[in-house]
Amino acid sequence: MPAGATSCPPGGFTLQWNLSRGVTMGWTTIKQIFSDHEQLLNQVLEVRGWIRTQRESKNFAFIELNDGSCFKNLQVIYSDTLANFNEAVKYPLGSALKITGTLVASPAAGQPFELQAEKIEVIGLSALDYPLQKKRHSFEFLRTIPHLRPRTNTFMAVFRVRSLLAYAIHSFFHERGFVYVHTPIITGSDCEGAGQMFRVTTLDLKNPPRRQDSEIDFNQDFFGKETNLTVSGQLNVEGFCLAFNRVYTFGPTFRAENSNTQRHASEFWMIEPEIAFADLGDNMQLAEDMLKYIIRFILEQAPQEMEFFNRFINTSLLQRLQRVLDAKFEHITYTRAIELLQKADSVFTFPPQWGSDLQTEHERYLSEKVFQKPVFVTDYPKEIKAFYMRLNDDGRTVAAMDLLVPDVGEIIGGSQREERHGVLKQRITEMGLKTEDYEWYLNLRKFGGVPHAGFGLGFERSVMYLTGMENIRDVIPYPRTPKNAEF
RNA sequence: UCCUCAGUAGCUCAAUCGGUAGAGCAGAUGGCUGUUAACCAUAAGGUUGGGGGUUCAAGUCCCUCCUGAGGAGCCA
Repeated sequence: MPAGATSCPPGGFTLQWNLSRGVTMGWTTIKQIFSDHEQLLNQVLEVRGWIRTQRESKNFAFIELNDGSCFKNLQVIYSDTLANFNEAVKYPLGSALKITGTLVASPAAGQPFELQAEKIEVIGLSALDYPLQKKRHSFEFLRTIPHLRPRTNTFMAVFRVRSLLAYAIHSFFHERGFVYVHTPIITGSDCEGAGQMFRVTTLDLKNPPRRQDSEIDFNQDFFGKETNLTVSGQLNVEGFCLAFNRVYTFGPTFRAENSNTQRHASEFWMIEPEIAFADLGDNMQLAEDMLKYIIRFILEQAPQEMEFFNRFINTSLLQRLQRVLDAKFEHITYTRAIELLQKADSVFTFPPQWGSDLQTEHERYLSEKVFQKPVFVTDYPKEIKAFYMRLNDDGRTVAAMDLLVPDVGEIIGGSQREERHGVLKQRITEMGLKTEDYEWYLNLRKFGGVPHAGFGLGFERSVMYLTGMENIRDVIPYPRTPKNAEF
């Protein structure tokens, strides 16, 4: 739960941090004022930040200043005894100021203390057509100004949580001995599985070199072959898993699918852990531990932001997250899930049927109606899953798992990998793929292969789940979606 | 990519059956001694997304394109 109203918890920078780097910056952060206001009371301080809002009367005025160090604003009061009072009341919203004044107890309700300004200097004036106003803006409008929206409460909270969440993920894995592997962004193989890829080329698109048969001659391209942006680091990281035992990737991923939904972006980040000497059960335990760890981490490190989300974005957010922390995640096989869905009272647009993939409406029913908490669905028919997933003894299902969470849907997808050389080779052929494209991958089974497993976690979907934000475009600084790569 | 809805002042929205395009906020000017999205007053602010059509008359009806949102598929 959030600390008292006067604290500004971890997540911003501090003067101590500056001093430890041998830099005396000479001004005080708002974060520090909120945490040390009792000692700082009646002292003269300098602050630097941007005007969030300003209210003026005839002889005095208030500025709410935000310096990015913490979620809260500092109320600054100044009177017409200031030499530049008449100019100051006209400084537009968004202007950057350097203010010197005394920290005093506030006589009015709403804030325990305020800065009594003695000097207000402009560092950078804002123009009169500053798009952000003293009112609520729609997310759609703010998406048109992604370079300015981090100056709003919601987006300042979102992107601080996003930053902390990345830290939480590294922290979780490093505490458990995982090695962080940077798999390539540019990939030379198109064997990473389904998903349209973005071509990477230096060829002249207006006049590409042709072979005898008039096909484009990629031998003359930069890498001497066709290359694309990666859609997953999994296959690559498996090699490192069989050396380091516990590894993970965390980096950008690119999908050229023409997806227009709240949950899809063309460029997004993915976390892919891979563990050796492990089966599907170990894999699911890791996923559950990780999800709970990052929730706990964010609740502790960003209480003000989380309180804000709970008030203005989704009023059941904190309750929902607390329930996840308290719950033991549910486990259910695909076959059982189909049975449950077929017996359900709800009428589905697509009747559930063994052999077909679960529809969004089915997933929502399971996580939101039946269990009302995260649920792992396991052991899918082999035909609807990737070739590298381990074939179960029944010969018709594979050791796959999807984690479905209420409101967001599929947040994690993973599997135990097929470690048996012969079975894997046969699966590649069955799926209509060419074994020669997977020689190096098959080699991992030839040279000391062991049972191993892993999963992929959509980073943005995690941010959405933790903040209650409903559109992926609002948790990415500069989102890329079909027909949108501005800025 | 498919389905549905939407696009009117800088922003958020209104405009009845097709009949002179309005309000709040922001911005401007003036007022106000403790404000919290401050408040009060005044003036200003428009090629109704682009193009074409029907009509005496189109923000409104038709066609088309563009853009956005929601849903579906694909997935993370």
